[in-house]
Amino acid sequence: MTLSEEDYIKAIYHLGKGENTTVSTNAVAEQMDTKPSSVTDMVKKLSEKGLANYKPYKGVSLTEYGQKTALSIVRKHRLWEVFLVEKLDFSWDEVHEVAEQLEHIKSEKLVDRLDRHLGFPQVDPHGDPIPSKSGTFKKAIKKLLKEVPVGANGICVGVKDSSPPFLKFLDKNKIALGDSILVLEKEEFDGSLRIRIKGNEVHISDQIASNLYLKITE
Amino acid sequence: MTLSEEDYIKAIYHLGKGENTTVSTNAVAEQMDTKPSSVTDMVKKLSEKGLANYKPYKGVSLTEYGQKTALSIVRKHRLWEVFLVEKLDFSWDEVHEVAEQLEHIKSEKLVDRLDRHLGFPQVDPHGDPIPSKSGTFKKAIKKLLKEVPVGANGICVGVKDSSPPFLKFLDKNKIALGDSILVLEKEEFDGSLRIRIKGNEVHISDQIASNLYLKITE
DNA sequence: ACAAATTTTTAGCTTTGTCTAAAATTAAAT
DNA sequence: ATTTAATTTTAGACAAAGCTAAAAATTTGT
Repeated sequence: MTLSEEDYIKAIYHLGKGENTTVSTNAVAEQMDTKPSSVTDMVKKLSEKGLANYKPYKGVSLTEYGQKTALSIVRKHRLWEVFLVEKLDFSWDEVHEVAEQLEHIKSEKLVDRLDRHLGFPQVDPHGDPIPSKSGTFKKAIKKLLKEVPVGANGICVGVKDSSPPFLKFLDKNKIALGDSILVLEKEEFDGSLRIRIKGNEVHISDQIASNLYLKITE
Repeated sequence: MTLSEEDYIKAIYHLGKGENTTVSTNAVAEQMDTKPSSVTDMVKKLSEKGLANYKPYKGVSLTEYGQKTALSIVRKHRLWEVFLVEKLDFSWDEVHEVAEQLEHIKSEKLVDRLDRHLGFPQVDPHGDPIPSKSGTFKKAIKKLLKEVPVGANGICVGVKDSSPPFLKFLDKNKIALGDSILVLEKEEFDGSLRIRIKGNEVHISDQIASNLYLKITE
């Protein structure tokens, strides 16, 4: 499997949002920053190799085998992202480019050992789940902190209100994108929350909880 | 710089044994497991790019720039080898293939952080020195343990006598290839040594010391 | 339903890195 | 020193992956 083939498999996988959806040639071309004619050539090849289902003019989807391949690449990508953040102190927003390269390294032993070295992490620094060796994983969804049930934990991935005062508030309370948050308790009366973040327990008002997105895996 | 170019640079570097020696087209072809005609094509390209000096029929050598490039690749290769052995518990003889892939990952930050994560190691698991970021390093030489001066340390890289009794002896005394050995004291009288290996102090007879190769950096 | 717009494919060309076979150069041998 | 042997280069071809421009199929608008 060439590097380029792997990139196409991944693109088709991501465009199909993990479901086995048929995606258009144009969509793949845009995602890959290449031309539709190049995509046609490549999906023909993937199809011949049994990785994709392709009908001219009808788009492309992954076969079972293609799906497995995609999951293996995603697994590697996300494990390397964890490595970069946890072991090499990269920040969560600078790991993607490097992981994009590392995901192509071919060594099953390396991946297994890396997984173990990292303590078998369930999610990457962006809150996205890491497929198991056999390719299973829980889907992640993005929710307002307010909607996250007590006991669940997730990773802070975005804000609804991006006004300076709100961002400043987050900064002051040391809440940053990429932080892992565990919901400890919900106060029925005013909708405020008690959460654990970076080892500290913090109180969060309903208003804040309504403007912070977490990614959680169910 | 493409992957293939990097491989050629590295081959020329290694054939020249780190010295800036001119090497033959045939030698490069053999090392790279490719054909001489392919080598000719590539060294022309490297020459145009300022990485190599090439005169038809006269062989090829690296320019200053080519040398720096080679050292940067060697540095990455050896740091990854240390990582695989120290952090992922690979054995010293199975790291080469994987490091061969990892050495091509492009990210200066990654290499620097990896170096730090590993505690700025001086040698790889085979006892070969790791070039610094600026490309300097001490040469390694292979010596019989017997010849290693007191106070020096090196890595066990081979045996002179490979008879079963000798190998069995090493095994029993938990001396294995890849082990780091520090020479603590030399007994003038019988030529026996006191060494430190894997945290333990061990006594080694002259006969053993005459049949064990260490790689040391001076 | 049919013309227009959009999407997708085909055909042909380019680059990179490789190969084979033949020609050219250098080295070796008598 | 001249022939033979070995090495190296050139010329021409090929596969992978991409591109452009033109043709074909599909979708859309009325």
